[in-house]
Amino acid sequence: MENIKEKLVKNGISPSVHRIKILEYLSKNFTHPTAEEIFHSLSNEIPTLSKTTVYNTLKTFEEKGLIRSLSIFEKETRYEYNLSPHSHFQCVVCGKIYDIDETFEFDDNRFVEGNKVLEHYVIFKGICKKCLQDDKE
Amino acid sequence: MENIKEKLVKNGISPSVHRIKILEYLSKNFTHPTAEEIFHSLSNEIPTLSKTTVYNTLKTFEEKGLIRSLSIFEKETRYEYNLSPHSHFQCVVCGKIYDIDETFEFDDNRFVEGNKVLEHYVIFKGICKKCLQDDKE
DNA sequence: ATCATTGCAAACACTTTGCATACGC
DNA sequence: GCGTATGCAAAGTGTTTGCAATGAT
Repeated sequence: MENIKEKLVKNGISPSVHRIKILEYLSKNFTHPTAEEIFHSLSNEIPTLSKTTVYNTLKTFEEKGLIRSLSIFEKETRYEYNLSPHSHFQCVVCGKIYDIDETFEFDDNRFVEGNKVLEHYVIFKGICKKCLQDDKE
Repeated sequence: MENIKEKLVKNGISPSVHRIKILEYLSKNFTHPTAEEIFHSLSNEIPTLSKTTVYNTLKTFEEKGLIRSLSIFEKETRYEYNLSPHSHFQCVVCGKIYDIDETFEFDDNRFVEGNKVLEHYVIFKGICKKCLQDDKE
């Protein structure tokens, strides 16, 4: 088993008990837990743990590149009228989401690793045409 | 131009002015607007419009299949420790998110329709192995 | 007159922030 | 003792809900 404490130190994070436990939890639970799940699961073991600490710690871990958050399109729900199959491109500079007409070869109603797929999303993140242009000027 | 009013009627939604304007807005703005953006853009034209109506209307449209919302992983942020390239499968029954080891052939740092891609996500939604099994019993 | 649509205000869920306390070295 | 980690409570967002007012037929 990899050494969680060492990993923290190596990444410039002082290895407090809370931080070790939280990172350990993430390293063992591949269910993509939420802050609430982490808090709830660890609060038996660490009764003094607060949700604020969970949030702060997760933010620190993410900033240092130890973990990744799967928020994809931030908190605000976005709506689209175009229902035909297409992909999405989100610009990390301007935040806009563009439709990408290229579709990617995957038929729904097939199985992936035993799971029945009903729909799929392909999302690109990067720098859009317009922001690349603006940058050159 | 397609007839927005007819489209509403055809889908069993009575075509109030607010509803026509909101659907019209979505049909012309492919930037995947948020409720806030729709509200803000239309409130000049319809000064009496309220945000509640925008939310209610969007919900109705989505239920009737006129539009789609791009929330992907709901509101709660989910975290992952596994940083190696992989895809995600979310079960629509139990809500769990599984890692899918199969990666899909797309090299980042390439361009898609003129936009520079830095990273990409592939997300499947469907019914997971376990829920399919439970269903059979 | 009846029924659906609208909108305010309050509630809600998730997350962040300010600041005082506690802890580790 | 000093500096950082922690945790409470409050504030901040985005969204939903309850209910009364308004509007359409």
